[in-house]
Amino acid sequence: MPELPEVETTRRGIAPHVEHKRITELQVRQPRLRWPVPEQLGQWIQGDQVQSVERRAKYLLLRFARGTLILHLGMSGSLRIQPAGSPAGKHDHVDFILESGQLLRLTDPRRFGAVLWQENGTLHPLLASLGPEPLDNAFDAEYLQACCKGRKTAIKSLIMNAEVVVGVGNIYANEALYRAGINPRRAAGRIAAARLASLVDAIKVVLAQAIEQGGTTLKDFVGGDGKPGYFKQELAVYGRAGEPCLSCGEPLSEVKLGQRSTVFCRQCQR
DNA sequence: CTAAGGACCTGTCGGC
DNA sequence: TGCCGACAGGTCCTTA
Repeated sequence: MPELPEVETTRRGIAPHVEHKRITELQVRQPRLRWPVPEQLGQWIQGDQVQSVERRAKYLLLRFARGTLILHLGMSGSLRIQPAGSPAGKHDHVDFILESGQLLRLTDPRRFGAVLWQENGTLHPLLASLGPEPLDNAFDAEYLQACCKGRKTAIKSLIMNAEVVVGVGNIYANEALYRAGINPRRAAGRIAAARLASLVDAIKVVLAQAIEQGGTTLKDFVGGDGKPGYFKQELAVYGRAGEPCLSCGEPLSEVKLGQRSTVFCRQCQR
């Protein structure tokens, strides 16, 4: 589920149910996620109020008086608000029971997600070397040009590197490169400045649009019925290998790049 | 330092 | 129907 738009959608969905609410109890059924859930987490947050729900990159940050709860959804994670006492399924690993009579439940079949803690006054290593937010003004043409200078790595790998810019996952990397007319395998250092500028624009447009559409998915997602998916979204290339390019009609090509499926149009992307 | 590959884990889907 | 391999929205860590 979680590319940045889904994480932001999740944030918006849970925030009204969680902010300014006290955590009365923590239930960890499966502590073995990407990293172990800290054993003392319950002591640190029980009885304390969530002050705010923020997002940095694909991390959700729940601010408490003494520190920050860091949540990551990995490849298959989701967060839902449910009535307290709802029976837990096989992959419902962690419950945050709220004073409101609801609970915030982390479900994650593949367990690539994470539940971590950052004490006030410290910076968690995972958050230490993140690049700018893609929708932030700090992510602009000049910045991306500087990142690309002298780099031989494929442009797609570069924009998926969180030290360069956060939140660009496989789907939207494919989509943004298509929009910008850039071949995903092109060496980052060998792309003209003007084309990198349009790539910056494409990334912003694609993500902003997806966040807007995520709003539609939101109710299902958080409400707990429907599977979150991209069925509502207009993806030009992702998942369309072999189908005609929407612009020129040429069948879209697929290659592996850094183990990730990469779909593009040989005609339109150079 | 950069770049590429493996690793983590489960579920699903297509082919035989 | 059953089994097996390939693949899936992420990203850290190791290796070259």
